[in-house]
Amino acid sequence: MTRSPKQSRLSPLEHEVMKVVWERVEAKAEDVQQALAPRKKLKDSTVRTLLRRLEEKGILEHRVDGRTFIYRAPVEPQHFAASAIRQVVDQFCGGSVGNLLAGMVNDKMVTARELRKLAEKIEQAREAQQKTKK
Amino acid sequence: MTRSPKQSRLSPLEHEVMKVVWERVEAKAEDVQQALAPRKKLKDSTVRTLLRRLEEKGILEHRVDGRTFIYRAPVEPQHFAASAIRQVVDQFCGGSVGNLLAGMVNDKMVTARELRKLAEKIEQAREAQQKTKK
DNA sequence: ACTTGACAGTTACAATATGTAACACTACAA
DNA sequence: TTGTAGTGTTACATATTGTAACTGTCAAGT
Repeated sequence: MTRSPKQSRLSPLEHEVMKVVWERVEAKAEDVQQALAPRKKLKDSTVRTLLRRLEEKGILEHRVDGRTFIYRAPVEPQHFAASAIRQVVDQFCGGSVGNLLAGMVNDKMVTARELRKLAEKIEQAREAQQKTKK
Repeated sequence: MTRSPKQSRLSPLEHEVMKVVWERVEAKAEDVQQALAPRKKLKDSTVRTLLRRLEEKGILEHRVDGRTFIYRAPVEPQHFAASAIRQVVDQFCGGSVGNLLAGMVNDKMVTARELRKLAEKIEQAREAQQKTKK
């Protein structure tokens, strides 16, 4: 079973950090600091605290290279997103993915047509994958 | 344009309250208190504070009946959910709804097949609606 | 071997956000 | 006119977040 994050409520700043890590797959404190630098000037100690907290929450993990910590996210952003979505669905849509989708269409996040197209594409991709795998 | 909530980060307890209001469309403090009672014993003043805060955040609004405040959520839960989803999509899926859906399938929230079915159903519903409206 | 710099660990602290509620005020009903 | 139901105001402890200084350690250069 794919491990899912326990504590998925990230604070805004934590989000920023995660985005950096995800986008470059692996990152050390300095990378994060620099990536954030344009918008937020943070001391390295600050960044490392953030990183550590994220790791405590199980959202990041690190390996050691020499004496540098290299962080990476054990869960893909999509997976992470999905788990966030699940919460939303449970909490607002009576657990029904259908309701959610309907809501999204209502809200003009996607048109009904696009949605169907996407769904079809995904289904096809799945099927192809199945074949290969078997 | 449909109004969307500014501050969509609800605390767990606030969620509970919202669920009550949504599920019964309109609710006064006492209703909420009673609905929550089985799990959480809260003083009425506590509940009213919650309600007021929610209103400050623009997630609830009230009308007055006699001297009782009747709260209701100006936005449907689905709409609210959609806006939460939008955030998730932006933050984790590079703004792509497709990525999100793929992630959901990956995560087994829905099978690809179900997803397509749902999408089709929604599209059909839309079309029917269009016709009626015009 | 000694000094330094780079990096991690520990600890701190202010600002918010949350959960929880007492207390004060007001208008209606008896 | 006095309870009382219902609101408004204010408070406060805890948890979360943003931010960082300080401390320790090891490896590299001299």
